[in-house]
Amino acid sequence: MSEVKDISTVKACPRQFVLAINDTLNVLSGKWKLPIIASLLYGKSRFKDIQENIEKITPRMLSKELKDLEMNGVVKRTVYDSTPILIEYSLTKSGEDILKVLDAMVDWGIAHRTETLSNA
Amino acid sequence: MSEVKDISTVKACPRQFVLAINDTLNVLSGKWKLPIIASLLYGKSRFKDIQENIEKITPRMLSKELKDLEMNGVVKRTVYDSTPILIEYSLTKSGEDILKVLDAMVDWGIAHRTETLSNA
DNA sequence: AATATTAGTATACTTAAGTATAGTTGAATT
DNA sequence: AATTCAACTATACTTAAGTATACTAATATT
Repeated sequence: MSEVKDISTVKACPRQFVLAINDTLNVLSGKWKLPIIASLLYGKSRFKDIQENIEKITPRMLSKELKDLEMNGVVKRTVYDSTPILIEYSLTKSGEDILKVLDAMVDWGIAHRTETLSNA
Repeated sequence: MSEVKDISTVKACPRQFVLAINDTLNVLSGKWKLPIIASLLYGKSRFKDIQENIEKITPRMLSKELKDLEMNGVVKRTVYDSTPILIEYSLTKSGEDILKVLDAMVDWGIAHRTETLSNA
């Protein structure tokens, strides 16, 4: 059932992988990042739209998280120089690709619930 | 490039999926959960082993996180009634399966670094 | 001229997450 | 009998994450 893995296998998981996982977790963890990404998955939108979309988020948090996600290359902020000035947020390519990770999480989460219920 | 998705698609991502994702995030987020899972991926081990494996973790944190992971059905705690008493921690089936999620995270993280570097 | 709207910022505060350090229990070793 | 080891627990503390509430700047509307 459980076997001890070869030490070479252990060493075969290098820094690079650890960094990659941490990057991913960084983009997903916290109370608001997922709701924001989810909101943007369904199209570009403006500050006010997202805020209305996500009940209870304060403008401070939304602002902070959007900046964070922008810095991490997940969200793009576009300023339209129209009158009135218009600002749109959207996901970058990377931002959209994170759906694959979310899919894996959904799969695990559902399987896990099934698994733990069957052991209860 | 960006298209507005049909509202039916939005509604097609139900509570169940959201719960599943949250379950998964719960098991992965925080400073120590990943190191602990990683440590257990390479075989059963005892409190002291894990503690030595993960530099700088305090017994308080290790204890707390192990309890957490056990409650969430990711880690199993086995007491061997030998003298001296021996306690072993190991991953459950679900715990091992989380590797699939980690793989997806590695993939995204690496692709994301490539992506953002190419845009820099 | 007063009010509303968008896209936020500022300040003060509370709660949650993590750290530091010491102590406990029970058996084993010297 | 005193010391050591494993597997923790207890108490107090610091830092990070999130909340509450009010405010601002630029334009538009009534």
